[in-house]
Parts: sequence; C-alpha cells; structure tokens
Amino acid sequence: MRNNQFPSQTCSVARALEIVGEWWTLLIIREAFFGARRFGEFERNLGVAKNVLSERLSKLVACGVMERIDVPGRGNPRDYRLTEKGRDLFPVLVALMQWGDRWAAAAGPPLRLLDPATGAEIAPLRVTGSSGAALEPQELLIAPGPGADEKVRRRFPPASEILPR
Amino acid sequence: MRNNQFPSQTCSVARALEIVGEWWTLLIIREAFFGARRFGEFERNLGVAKNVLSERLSKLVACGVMERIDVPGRGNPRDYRLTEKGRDLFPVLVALMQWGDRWAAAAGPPLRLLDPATGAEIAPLRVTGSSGAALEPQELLIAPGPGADEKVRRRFPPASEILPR
DNA sequence: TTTATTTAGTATCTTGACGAAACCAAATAT
DNA sequence: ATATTTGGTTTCGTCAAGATACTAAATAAA
Repeated sequence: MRNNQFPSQTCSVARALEIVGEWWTLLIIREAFFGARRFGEFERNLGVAKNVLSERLSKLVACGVMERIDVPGRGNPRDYRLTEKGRDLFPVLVALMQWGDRWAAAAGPPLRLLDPATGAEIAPLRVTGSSGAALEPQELLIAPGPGADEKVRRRFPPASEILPR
Repeated sequence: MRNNQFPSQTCSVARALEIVGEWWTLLIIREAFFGARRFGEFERNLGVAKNVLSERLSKLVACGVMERIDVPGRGNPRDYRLTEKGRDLFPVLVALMQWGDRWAAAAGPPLRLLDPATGAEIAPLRVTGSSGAALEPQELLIAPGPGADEKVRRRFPPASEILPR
C-alpha cells in the first residue's frame, strides 16, 4: 500500500497486516525467533538493504512488536528483541511455514521444528472448536463481534439469527 | 519487494510470502473465505483498484491458489474460487485474525468465527507437539530438513547433535 | 591520547509499484 | 439492434522500495 494503509477495514486480518504485512517484516520476525538480535545479524541473514531494515525495525519497535536495548561494546550495539506482542506472532509464522512446506517445497521442508521432549516434528496447526475437533472453513459461522461497525453488521447477521436453537 | 523476490531464501516462510505476501493478496483470500467469488465483489468489499485486483487474481490463479471459472450471465462473468492449495491457507488467516483481535482491536474483535455445533468461538491456534501439549517458541529445536541447502545446514546443526538421547 | 575498527545507522538516487481514472470488449438481456 | 453489465486493460502521475555510498558514535588497541 501507499501512504494510506488498508483503508477503513474493520477486520483484524487487515489490521494485523498493516503492522506485519510489509515486505521483509515477517522475515525479520522469523529471524528473531531463530535467535537473531543484532542489526548486523538481521542484515547478513536476510540480505536486506540497511535502510529498509532500519525502517522496519523502527516501526516494529514503535508498535511494540520488538524492543531495542542498548548493549555494551564497540560501535553502538543494540539488541532487538521480540516483546510478548511479537512472540505472540509465532502461530502466524508456523502457519506460513507449514503451508510453504506443503505447497512450495519440492525438495521437502528446509527446516523442521522439533518438540524437544520427543524429537518429533510439531503438529500441523489446526482450526478447532473448544472440543478440539477440527473445523473446515466452510462450516464455520461468521458473526459480528463487539468491535463490529455498521458495515460489518450489515454484511454478517448476528449469531442469534444463524445459530439453530 | 521489487522484481526480485526474497532472493535465495531456503525457507518456507519466505516462499509462502513470495506467493501471498504482496499487499492485498491475503485480504483477497480472506474475502474468498468469507464467500466472495466475483471480480466485482472483491472490488467492492475491499476497495482495491481494478488493475491491482486484476493482477493479484491472475497471479493467484497462475500459482494455483485460486481457479477461474466462467459462468453464464451478462457481461463476461467469472467466479474466482479457492483451490485446495488456497483453502489450506485458512490457518494463516486465522492466526493473523486472532493476533489482530488480541493486539489491534481496542474495541474488541470485529468478527467472530463460531463452531456451528456449539455456537462458541473457535479455539486459539496453538503450536503443539504430537501429544497436544503447547510448545513455546524458545523451547523448540530447529533442525535442517530434507530440503535444506548448505547455508541452512551450516546455520542449524542436525537434530542428532542437539537432541539428548 | 590518538587511531582504527566495529556497529548502526542516514542520504541520495533510480526504478518501479501503486492507485485513479478513463477507456474497452464481450456477452446477453431487452 | 441497443443498452447494460461484467471484467477487465491502458495511461499516467506520484510516492515508496531498494542499492549504494556516506556518516556518526562508541570503544578497543596502540
């Protein structure tokens, strides 16, 4: 997008993408999960231009996904660390990684995430109800929530009208 | 990104983002999950420019995430439908939506996804091992998979070296 | 105390993507 | 035959992305 973000979208997907949907941003966060902390580490591991990296890190710090911590040493070294808000993006990255593993990895998955207790790969993410049973996208009901605006309400009838009693 | 995509990244996250990481693309897919099928529906619901929408839909069809089906009617109407590859992106969207609900929805979630059996909201996505126990990002082991290249292998030691026996 | 080196950035510039608006073509309802 | 609807393509101006070169601050080394 340009100056304007996704304009007036009352949708958490759009809002999330306004924060982490820019080029490089999710890869920077991936690097952070893989242990990168320093500006130079992100730069080398990703091959991203310095100005872009600088701007993305600043934005991530500004919106609370990462925090910047000065550390002693030559130069003016800082650590960039994920905050709780940032660590909470882990399911997003795992979902993307699992999809890429399945649909864009002809030679097999480049990386595996292992449960340290068993050494086995983590389970595929599944959308489930509270019972734990998997739910298919087309069977879910979509209802307005407390943050819905008029436009959303017009589009999606409230749960009381669509749920069988 | 520019002409070049994320260059030479042997990583399923990067590969997934090359396909669905452009502006608007995930919102187009969100609309498809919400039931949109026609060019005009996507255009109206998203407020995206026609040329951008046209280009994104073409790319999605070209890479197998959506399919285009001519339908009878005035004009030259077509349906754009998610393929299995596209429907398999559902966890990605749910992960983004849940994160946005938690961290970017001051007035509460705009939309709720409900289990039709119970009327209750779907469960938060969790990264788990095969046992179903939740796993935190920092405790996971990262090991090269069959698709790893030399660069990845240098960076991440094989599981046999990091797993306790 | 001076110098060199490392880190983490800014400044500049070119290219190209984004978005608005206008235009167009095919199909069909009337 | 005509008008309307759908789904685009074309054109064009603007602004941001990205590569490269330059810079500032801190400190380790001499």
